[in-house]
Amino acid sequence: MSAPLRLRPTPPFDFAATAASHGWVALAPNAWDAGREAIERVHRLTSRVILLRITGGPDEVRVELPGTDGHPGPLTPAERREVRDAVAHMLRLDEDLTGFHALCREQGGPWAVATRGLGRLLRSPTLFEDAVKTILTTNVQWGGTRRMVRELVEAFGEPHPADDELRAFPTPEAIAAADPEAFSERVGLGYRAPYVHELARRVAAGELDLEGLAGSDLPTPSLERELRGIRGVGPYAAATLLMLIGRYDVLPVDSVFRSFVARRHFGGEAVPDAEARAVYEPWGRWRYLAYWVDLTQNMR
DNA sequence: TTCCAGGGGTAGA
DNA sequence: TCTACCCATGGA
Repeated sequence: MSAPLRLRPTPPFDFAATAASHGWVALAPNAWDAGREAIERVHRLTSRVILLRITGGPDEVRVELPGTDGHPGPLTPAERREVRDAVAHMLRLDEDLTGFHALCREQGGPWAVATRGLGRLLRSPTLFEDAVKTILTTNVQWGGTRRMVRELVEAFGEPHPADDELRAFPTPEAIAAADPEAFSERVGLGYRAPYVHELARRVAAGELDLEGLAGSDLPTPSLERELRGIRGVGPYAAATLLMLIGRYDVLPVDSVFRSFVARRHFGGEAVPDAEARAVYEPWGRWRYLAYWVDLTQNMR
């Protein structure tokens, strides 16, 4: 096993809370190793597929590369940089949530918990992976999302050189290489299959620069418009993708949001979406994080 | 068997 | 902009 990589998060940081933040850790090719309290991920570098084991505490994140039958050999300096960049992106190590935590401190009470490092919601190394996964959360229960992502990874992900069972998240090219009908037959995505295939095709063809979008400084409404241009991405999915990009001003109004807000803030009575949204209006650009902290602290 | 999920596309107003 | 209606799939 190569020497572990060590990364320094911007405090406050809570590794376990970040890993468990919104279910993404349970979607292939990620997995939670409860015994080690580690995120395991089959990860595709530019040149090869490796296995990552990510652990962490308040001051440090460690990335180990568990060996499998001699793989991986030592990483090149460029590969070590790739790993660091990917993990830092996934855990949002550099993200500045000072403004959000200041508001939580002001609110006090149960919100004060968040100042200990809540708000870093786990994401994927690429917006392509996050966009596919987000489309696969729509109009389906969580178990269905997990199944669909797993099938996609098993069918189209590049295998680890020493273990065919370990597969990385598929590249846009790998998905686009299958014709749409064959793609639909190989993975049970239902009516979402054409959306995922078209997204992969556009990204592979260079028609859609998703990663550029993720790093752009466009105002949120423009960014939202661009995301809504992806077939399969509606209001909920766009809000989710904005969150994954690091924009928290738009709320993901879905069945979870509606039932939670009704239960927590309206005594269980269903209310119009506008009224439900208004609950988090005071949080301004931090609405999404406020909703998510409220939800995760009051799941019951 | 029926219902519906971490909704979205489309047509028609 | 808003409203019906349809959409594949599998778990509850």
